[in-house]
Amino acid sequence: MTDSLAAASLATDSASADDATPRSMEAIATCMAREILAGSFGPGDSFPRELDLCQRFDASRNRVRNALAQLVSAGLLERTAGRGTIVREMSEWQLLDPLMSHWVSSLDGINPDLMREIYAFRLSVEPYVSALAAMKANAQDLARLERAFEGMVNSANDSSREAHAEHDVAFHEAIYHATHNLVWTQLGSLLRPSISQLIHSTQQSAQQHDHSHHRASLDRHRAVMEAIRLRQPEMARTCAERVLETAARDLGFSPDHPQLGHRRF
Amino acid sequence: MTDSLAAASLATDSASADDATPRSMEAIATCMAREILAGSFGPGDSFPRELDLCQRFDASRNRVRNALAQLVSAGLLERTAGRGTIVREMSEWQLLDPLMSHWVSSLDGINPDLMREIYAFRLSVEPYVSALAAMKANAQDLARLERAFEGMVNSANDSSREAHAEHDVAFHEAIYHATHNLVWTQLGSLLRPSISQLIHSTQQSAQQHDHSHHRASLDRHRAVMEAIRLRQPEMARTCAERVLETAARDLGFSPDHPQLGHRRF
DNA sequence: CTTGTTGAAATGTCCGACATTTATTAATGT
DNA sequence: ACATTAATAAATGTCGGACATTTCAACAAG
Repeated sequence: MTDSLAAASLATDSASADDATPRSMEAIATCMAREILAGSFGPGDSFPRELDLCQRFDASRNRVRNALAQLVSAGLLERTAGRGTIVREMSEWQLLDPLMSHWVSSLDGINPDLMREIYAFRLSVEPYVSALAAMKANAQDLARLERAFEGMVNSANDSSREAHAEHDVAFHEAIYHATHNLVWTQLGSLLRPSISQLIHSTQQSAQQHDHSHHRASLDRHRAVMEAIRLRQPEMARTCAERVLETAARDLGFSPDHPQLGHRRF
Repeated sequence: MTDSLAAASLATDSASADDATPRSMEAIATCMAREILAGSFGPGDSFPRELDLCQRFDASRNRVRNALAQLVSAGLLERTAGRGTIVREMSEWQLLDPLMSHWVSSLDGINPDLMREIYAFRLSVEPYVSALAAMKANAQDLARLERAFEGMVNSANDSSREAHAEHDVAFHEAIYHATHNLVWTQLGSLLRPSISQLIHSTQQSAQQHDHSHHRASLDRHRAVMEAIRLRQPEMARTCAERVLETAARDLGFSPDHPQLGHRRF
């Protein structure tokens, strides 16, 4: 795959009408990261040169270089003096880098393969984390869970999807937090954008206006919360599996991941 | 905690005799990261100014700024124009950032609290990953595991600790890889330095010259490998727990983490 | 055919100046 | 005397240009 099409979209000096040329360094980095995450470049493709990017974003070389440095630290790009900048293959992308996590959030046309990998990871990890939470959660953790859940219930009556998604994300993050381990908690924060995106995708799926379907979703979340409250790890695990599986079914990509979730061991 | 002592060690313009002043940008970043990871700064303490660091490392402001940018992206520092640079509290540190992972590897006097958190995470995650591996591993994965294990066995006869540690790390990494999920694999890579450090710490612990103890360790590793080969997730889980628990006991910080590992659910 | 040289092109580095934000201090008005 | 405002200092952020270094390709000499 040559860089022709990608270069065409990145190197064009005519700013697109809807999206003014990004000004801040972060905005430039996000813009470039999008191009790569969306799959505009193949592995090994050469990335536009610094000076071209300066022209494209109307920014100084310093800004562009700082932005590029972020993509490098996330494993998206590889730069070597004299040769230039090339796009690394997906297996080298640091999916757990906070930057990457941030970029994924602001992108809908994300690479499907990438999304599957992240989802498969969640599918395997979240039930287990729920079980851990059932063993470790204290009253404060339960309060946080309950607050998030109440938010979901209340925003269900209103038709405000945004608020509902917000509380849904908070609910999942609270589970990770309840493990009382720094690394698990941070993993939850890192996964937050992809959780958010999955929720939004699910919302856009057809059945959202189906009230019974929505109430069933709430019930599943409540079941997880109750299991954690009652210190029943296995129950929490099973209920969390159910939440995730349903979300997956709404999106259509569940059946080809039979690896886990169902078997008890 | 004031920054007096920390500033004293970082701002001193007399380079220490054993460690020549770092030249490359990465070396400067590593040096500064060490100071923070070792606990020389308290949360909220102010970090030396750019110009002071330039003098300390005999580097241009550009180099220092790039190095500082790395610490910022890892969550160690927070910089705001006009106010200066301050050290963030440990809960904000991005433990899963590849940079952080790299810094941890080159540091022995690491903050004990931090090491406990990371170890507790491994203690909870690695048995589960082993179970996943037992479900997903193919012949190639088994070959990699076997190669690493053979390396451990062979280097056991020689008294070459270094080679043994190398293969031990490879063994653990192969387990993560065998899940056939990008995120799990990357998590394994990220944990690699802390795994390596734990192994080295264990080796320095007294019983290393005890041959029977050493052979028992090999047997535990072999048991994990066999369980994965025979597609027995629960067995793999149990055996992996045993490996980790033993390592922990050798180091002395096992008993106060009763949260997981023992309970079956 | 191999080897060495030259040159272009890209990224890496340094420097100096200025912009911007923030906190402190001084000045001023009521 | 106190509160508000203005000036100042100090830190990080940004810019532009020059130069250094690395890499690759073309080319000439042996």
